Amino acid sequence: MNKKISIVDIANLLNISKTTVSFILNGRAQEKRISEELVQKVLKLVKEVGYKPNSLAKSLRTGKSNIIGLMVEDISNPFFANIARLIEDRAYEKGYRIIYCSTDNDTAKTQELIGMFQDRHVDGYIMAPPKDIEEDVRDLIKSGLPVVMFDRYLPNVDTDYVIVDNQFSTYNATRHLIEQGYSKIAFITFSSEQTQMLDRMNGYKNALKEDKLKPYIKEIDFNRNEELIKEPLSAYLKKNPGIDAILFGTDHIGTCGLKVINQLGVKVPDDIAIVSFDDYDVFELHSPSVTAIAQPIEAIADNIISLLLKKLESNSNQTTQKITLSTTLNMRNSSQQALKR
Amino acid sequence: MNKKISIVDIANLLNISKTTVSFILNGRAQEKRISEELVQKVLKLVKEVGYKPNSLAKSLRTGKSNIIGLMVEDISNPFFANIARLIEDRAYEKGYRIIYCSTDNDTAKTQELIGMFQDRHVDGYIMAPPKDIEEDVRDLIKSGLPVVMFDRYLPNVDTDYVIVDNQFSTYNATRHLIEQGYSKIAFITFSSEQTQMLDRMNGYKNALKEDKLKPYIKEIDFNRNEELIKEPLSAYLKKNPGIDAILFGTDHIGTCGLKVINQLGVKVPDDIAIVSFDDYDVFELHSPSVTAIAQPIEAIADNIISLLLKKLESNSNQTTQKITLSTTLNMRNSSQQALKR
DNA sequence: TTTATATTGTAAATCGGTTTAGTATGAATA
DNA sequence: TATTCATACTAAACCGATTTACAATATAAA
Repeated sequence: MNKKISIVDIANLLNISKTTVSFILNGRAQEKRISEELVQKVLKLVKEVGYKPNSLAKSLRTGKSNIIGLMVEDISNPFFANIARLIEDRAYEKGYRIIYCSTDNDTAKTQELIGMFQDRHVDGYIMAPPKDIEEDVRDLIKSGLPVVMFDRYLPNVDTDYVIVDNQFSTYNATRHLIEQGYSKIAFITFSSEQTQMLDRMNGYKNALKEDKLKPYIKEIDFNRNEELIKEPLSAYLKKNPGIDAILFGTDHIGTCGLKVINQLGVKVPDDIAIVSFDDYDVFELHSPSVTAIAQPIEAIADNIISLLLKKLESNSNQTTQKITLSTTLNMRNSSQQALKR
Repeated sequence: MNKKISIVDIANLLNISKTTVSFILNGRAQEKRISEELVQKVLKLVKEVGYKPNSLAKSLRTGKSNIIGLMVEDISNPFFANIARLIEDRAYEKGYRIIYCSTDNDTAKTQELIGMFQDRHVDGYIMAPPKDIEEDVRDLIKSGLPVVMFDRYLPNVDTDYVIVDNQFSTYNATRHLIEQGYSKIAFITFSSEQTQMLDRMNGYKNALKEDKLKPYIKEIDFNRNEELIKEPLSAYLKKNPGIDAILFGTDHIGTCGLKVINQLGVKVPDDIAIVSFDDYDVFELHSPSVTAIAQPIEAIADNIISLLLKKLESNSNQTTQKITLSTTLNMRNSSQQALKR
């Protein structure tokens, strides 16, 4: 329970002013013409006693915290967990720390979280924004804080963001299914107004339009209780037995979909072909392995953190950068065998 | 860019002292005999202008931060991501915030992270400790900070912890395999001195001993590069073709193992039976579905946060509590069909 | 008429740093 | 000799709260 040593203790031990110690520790010794001799003496003592500045006090005075606030939709979702992990690593190297939070796509919760982050004086924000958060984000930007979005963006707010080419991804996946001979292709997804979901929907529709195929769209409300996802999904498939292929809008609905399909005893890909957005072990290991649209997670994380660090390090208000990365369609058995056996 | 309003501003606006405002906002008005009239006036103004106390200043003065530091092995691992999520939710309800970090089981990194948490004045610690961290944890406890461990513990440090009954879990799973008629049962796991891994190993060995079966143990060094896990695993299986069942020590090595088995073209469960520790979608959806030892994630998270909150709220140094929860063996096809066809 | 006792509040110290505005000293210049 | 300048360092204000110790006034008791 020994009290922590403070900058005053250091100063007293050497019979100098704490100002001097502060200058030395902040690398301003030369600028402030502190003699090399004293600098060494201070540094030596600091190392010896293991003094570490209290960052609360520092932040209080400087207004900087070296903390980045990261708001994902749900940290237990592998996509977000992986991105978060990569961002954490990169930020750590640069001396920044991360506070994560899950928004659950809940606007009110997100507003509260932004409040908490402001409170903690985070230096920058990384977020996968929920809907109706435009005003709050604009306020952040107005107050000079860098904000980088990912996974989706707010069309009416001018910020940096990193997304993937959602529209082309689903277009491409749907065309792939069409070329394999499937014609009653369903798009099953969570109901959402978010840009990434709208784009995925458009890609699907556009691909069908080229061949004048009829769309089969099922939107399901998100719920953390899996049963409430599987139920309507199952009902939809039962009601539309003609469907011969499904494109799932996200990994989560994809895994739920697989469970339902297994329960119903439908055979993949003989009875039905499957493609899912996002690619994880589940899809690779499933038998038959599931064709999936893989997002370039490392590249996404790298770009996010680079954008943010650039803004943090040059406090100038540069123009915003909007980065769109491409995905990879990992073709596997679930959509490969031709229909006509 | 309007400057944030401070307690002094509030005081000035009402021509009173900031002391009074502070007392009112901290619910000490009665104790300090502030008139009900003034209390209402202050609360009204505070609400009107949306004043929020600067928590850095507050923490600096009080030494409390209302933040809990959570150190997991790897936030991108579903077990830890799920636990983290549940803890975050519970803590949030109680007014606490969480800072997570991944230790990678790296002692030096963990020490640094502890330093950063101390620096941020976190009020309590939740951790899945790496090895050789005993001294640092003892220091934390000595300085009066509550520490709760989970997933594993440090035998030589007296702290609260929440774990599962690892030894019985693998014992039980192995007995299950033996009862199904398998006799050359391998235990494939990460090499580790951590308690949970040692216990899992013991459970396996004890189960074999009862029938005097020969153990087949393969320990693989952890690496974030999956190929470096799959390679030795594959080599081991090729070198020991007699193995008719495998118990995997963790979910991660389990999924790697499934990939290898698929690559090698081995049939499950005809050629080989599979059981894995931890249960996730991958195992349920795999064909054939994989028998797995499921940890009670919600109960683990609930117990962790309850223990910590109890310590935080009563600053007395009660005796420590060590909680061991039981797992469930979810039996599925991969280990169900009898050997002798 | 004093003296105690509530009542209602406040001034100033404090937490641990950073930053601004100087000070003291000796050497160089006018 | 008086003035400037560079050198080496520091006192005090400040960030925004909490907390301790006390002040001013009115009322009740002695």
